[in-house]
Amino acid sequence: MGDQLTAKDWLDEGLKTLARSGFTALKAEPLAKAMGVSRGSFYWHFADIGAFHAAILKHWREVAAEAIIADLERASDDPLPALLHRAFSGKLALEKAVRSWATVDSAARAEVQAIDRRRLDYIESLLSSAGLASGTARGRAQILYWAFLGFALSDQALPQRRMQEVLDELLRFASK
Amino acid sequence: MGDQLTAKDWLDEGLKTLARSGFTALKAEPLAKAMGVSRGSFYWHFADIGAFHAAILKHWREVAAEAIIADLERASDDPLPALLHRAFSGKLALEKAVRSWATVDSAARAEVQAIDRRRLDYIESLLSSAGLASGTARGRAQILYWAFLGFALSDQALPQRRMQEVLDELLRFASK
DNA sequence: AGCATCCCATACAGTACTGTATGGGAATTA
DNA sequence: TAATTCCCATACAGTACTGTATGGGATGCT
Repeated sequence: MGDQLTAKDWLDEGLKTLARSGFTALKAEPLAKAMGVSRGSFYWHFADIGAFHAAILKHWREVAAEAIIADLERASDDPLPALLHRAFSGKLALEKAVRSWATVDSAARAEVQAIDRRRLDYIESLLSSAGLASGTARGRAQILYWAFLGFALSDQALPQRRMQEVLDELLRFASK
Repeated sequence: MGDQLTAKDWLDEGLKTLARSGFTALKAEPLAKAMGVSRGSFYWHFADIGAFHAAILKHWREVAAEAIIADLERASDDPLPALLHRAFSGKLALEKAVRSWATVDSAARAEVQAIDRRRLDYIESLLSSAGLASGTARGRAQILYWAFLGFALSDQALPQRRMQEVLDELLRFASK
């Protein structure tokens, strides 16, 4: 029961190599070799590479936004600091890879835009329910989310101390 | 004199297709076809594709940071608002393409990191000379630059009115 | 005019994929 | 047990590149 592969196995392996090697590595032959099988398995589970890519994007969406938001909502009664801390401390290789993919592929771009809107609306709702006027809530939510994206996509890891300073600045900007 | 090609012609065409179609389009044969010549020309001007990619990155660096900063320094006695306005209104397809490239290629990644440091130091110097303490200047410079990156890499164009609100928020955040 | 140099076309071999066709073993069901 | 379904290996043709080898036209120099 452990030797046969399922479509989910291919998708998991796909997300791993997407995070490690970028979207250019999402090809049937290298993936098959990495999993110890032949492309016969790949073309049984997926019609072609386009179908595999679409399935990868769908699989990513379920992880990228929904899980995190739902997790935060039930984990903390003060979601904004928890969200910032989590967003700015996570491993973001997958995020980077998908957004890089989105600059070339239109399907990936659509998926990224959908997730951007989802997250942005959520941040704005947090700021609004924290008491900010609707106009400033929208503007600052936009800036906060942009800052997260900039952090996620620039691969400079700040030292712990400076990161804490930046997070403090962000919280001050978000709350007052 | 207009029919023979020079290396700079290839680099200009390379930057154009990099902005339009991403780094995956930086290949000898399609570029040659787009320029109406054969790959014989390409392989005369460049040793191989790696050399061409390196030349493209070097050509980009001279445009991306140095020109803009020098331009701003002599164009305005109040550089920070001018910088923000310019940064958040420019055409950023090239920026996106190169950073996307950097997630896969290590040479592009090194170039991007160098430019990030260059721009970040410049923003921090602006905030410092505007009167902010060195600690907060560094933190806010980081946030401002992250916000720019997030804007540059997310392809949602804000309407004029909301963009102005966001820029006002950014200036307030940068100055107080 | 002769010669070298610059720039490019053409042709070839090699590489790394994609997609399909075919067959076969293993598990499931009848 | 027989048949079917599931999952995969192998083999083949096709595509889109890279890099090199060779030659040739145009231009400048002497």
